[in-house]
Amino acid sequence: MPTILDVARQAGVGVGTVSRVLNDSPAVSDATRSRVRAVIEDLGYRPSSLARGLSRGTSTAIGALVPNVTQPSSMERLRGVLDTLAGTPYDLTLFQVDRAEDRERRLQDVSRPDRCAGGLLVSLRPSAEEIERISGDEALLVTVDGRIDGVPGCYIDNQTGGRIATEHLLERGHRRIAFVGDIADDPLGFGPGRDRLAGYRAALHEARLDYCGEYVKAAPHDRTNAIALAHELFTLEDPPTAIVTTSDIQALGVIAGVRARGARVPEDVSVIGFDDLEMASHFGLTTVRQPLYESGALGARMLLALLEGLQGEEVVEQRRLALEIVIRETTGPVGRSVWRADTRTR
Amino acid sequence: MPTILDVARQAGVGVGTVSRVLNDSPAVSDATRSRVRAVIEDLGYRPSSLARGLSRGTSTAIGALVPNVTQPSSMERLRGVLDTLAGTPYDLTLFQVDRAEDRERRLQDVSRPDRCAGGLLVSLRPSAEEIERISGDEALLVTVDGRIDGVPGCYIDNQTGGRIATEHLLERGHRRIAFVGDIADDPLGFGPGRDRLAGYRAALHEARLDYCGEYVKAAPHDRTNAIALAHELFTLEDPPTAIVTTSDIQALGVIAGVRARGARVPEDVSVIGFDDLEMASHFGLTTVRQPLYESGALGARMLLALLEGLQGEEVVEQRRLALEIVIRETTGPVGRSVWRADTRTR
DNA sequence: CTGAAAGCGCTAACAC
DNA sequence: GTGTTAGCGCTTTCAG
Repeated sequence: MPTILDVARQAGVGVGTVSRVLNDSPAVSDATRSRVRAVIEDLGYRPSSLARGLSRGTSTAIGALVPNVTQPSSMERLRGVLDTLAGTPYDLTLFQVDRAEDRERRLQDVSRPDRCAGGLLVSLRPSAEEIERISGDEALLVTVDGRIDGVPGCYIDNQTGGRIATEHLLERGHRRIAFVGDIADDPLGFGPGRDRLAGYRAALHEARLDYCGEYVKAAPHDRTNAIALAHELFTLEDPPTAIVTTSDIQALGVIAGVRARGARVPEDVSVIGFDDLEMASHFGLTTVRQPLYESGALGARMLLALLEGLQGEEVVEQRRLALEIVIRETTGPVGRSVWRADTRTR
Repeated sequence: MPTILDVARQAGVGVGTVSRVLNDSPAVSDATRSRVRAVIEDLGYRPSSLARGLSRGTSTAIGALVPNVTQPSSMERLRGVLDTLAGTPYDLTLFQVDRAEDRERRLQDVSRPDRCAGGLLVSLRPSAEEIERISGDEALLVTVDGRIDGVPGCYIDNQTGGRIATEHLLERGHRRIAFVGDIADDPLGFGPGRDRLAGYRAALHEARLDYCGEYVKAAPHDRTNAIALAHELFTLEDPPTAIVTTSDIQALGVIAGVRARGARVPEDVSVIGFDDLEMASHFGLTTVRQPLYESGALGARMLLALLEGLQGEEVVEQRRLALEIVIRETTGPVGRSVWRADTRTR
């Protein structure tokens, strides 16, 4: 592999000049520049990112900390990141953060300039203190789907999300509305699920409906669990006529559970999802859409801006992304619930 | 951030000694070793991967070239890679290879020691010549789901896969068996779809059945397209009673298409998938299982071995992973096809 | 505008 | 066993 020295020699200039050409320094005559360029082309020279990194003091990688890499919603976000990074000199390094132990170490990794030029915190919400402690404040971090004090990034208003979903059901006359959430949320109880639950409660409250603990279920995010929760809900004295869920995956599971009991969706039970994954449209699922791909793309752009802005500036911006309800075929007006009595005989 | 020099000074030794401790060289006295370790711990020192890389001449990243990052099967493979890499000093860098133009550039990237220590070619099958031309032979490459001359890795026998699926249907008495494939395969017509089609044809041939071109459809891999193909198949003079597909996603799409026409699965039409994604079990889909997660894990282990083996050795092993049919509820014996006449009146 | 030279932090060869 | 030193390939002063 040719080095910068080879290029310099061949072009009859010093390495400094080649470096300037490489970095688009204006302080090079056009003649020299094109001569050097020709040699670069000729030799097929590409600067060593390792050497460049060491010299500049920072890696050329952008690290993404992602929990549940396997989840479709995360992937969709990553796709946004990948597409945005495609034209830049940055590579995407993936850090899986499945267990709590990983988090601190990965946060360290991503904060070290020799490992990553910057980091994307995807659907992760460490406390501002934790970040301060682990990353110091020189690390360039941006959240994707998360809001952390002092950290720029984008997020959604999960409480509003829960509210939108619930209100949609309320408007269709439902009064017995259940909530199926995700227990895998932050051990501390922070997390999207908690906020969406709050939105659900707020909506109920405004509709002058009592909050009923029995209507609120949660389990690790997974179709199978969702099916089980649906069954639980329908062994209640007064089963719900509508169900708010925390994700499309859950919603689809709940629907499967409902149907397994012989009930129809939406005639007997309405179900609403969250995310609007591609599959949601295929299944005609009513859901609260959040901009997944866009969140990744935006986060990457913000980080890029920070990186360009040479270590900082005060572009510490937190942007809220809009939520939007997508009404399809799994929600409808509350029915006569003929079904209810039937299932109870079971 | 402390450097190796800080550690050396504080421990009262030379940098060489610290380096030896760092790299577990046996040529260090226990006393010195523990003293150095203590200082390292004390200072919270972590070697710069950039400096180490430059000095050693190779990056600490492993690059994965992945087409369709967004596809569940790819993600499942990556999860295997990620889990395997978790305990090692290697990071995973993701390269998206969606368009053909990307491929050459990404192959170059991953072959440069300053970018990646090694590369994983996921579901990609460049020719041996292309690899030779672009990567030279010093690059450490391993395939995951692919078979390339001279490149170690793991693969599945797609032809057998197509055959297994078809024979399963044949055994259940089906004679009019269609094939729904993926057109997004390699422009050159190499790719899993082609091989599976060959397996399908071979199975038909052995059963002394004529191959019928009308029964073979293909479209870009996507649920919507699969639905459309299903409709195409059922506007034929003699619609099939069973359908072999190239993936679970397609199979589910085909099933949706079939049901949309008022036919039942498996009573009227049997459908078989490929992959055995998590969702397959949820939908009771009969499918040909391929070890997705394992392929990634194995590929990563092979690459790691190559990396350990200090640049090479002749461990150029290609391992075939076993396929297995998973029989669930979307395939059954050929029926009386009551439905056939019905739909035709449509 | 351009060349020379001093690092960036680490590894590895070479002495002692 | 351990210290010293010469790179690894690039960026960035500092002269000129």
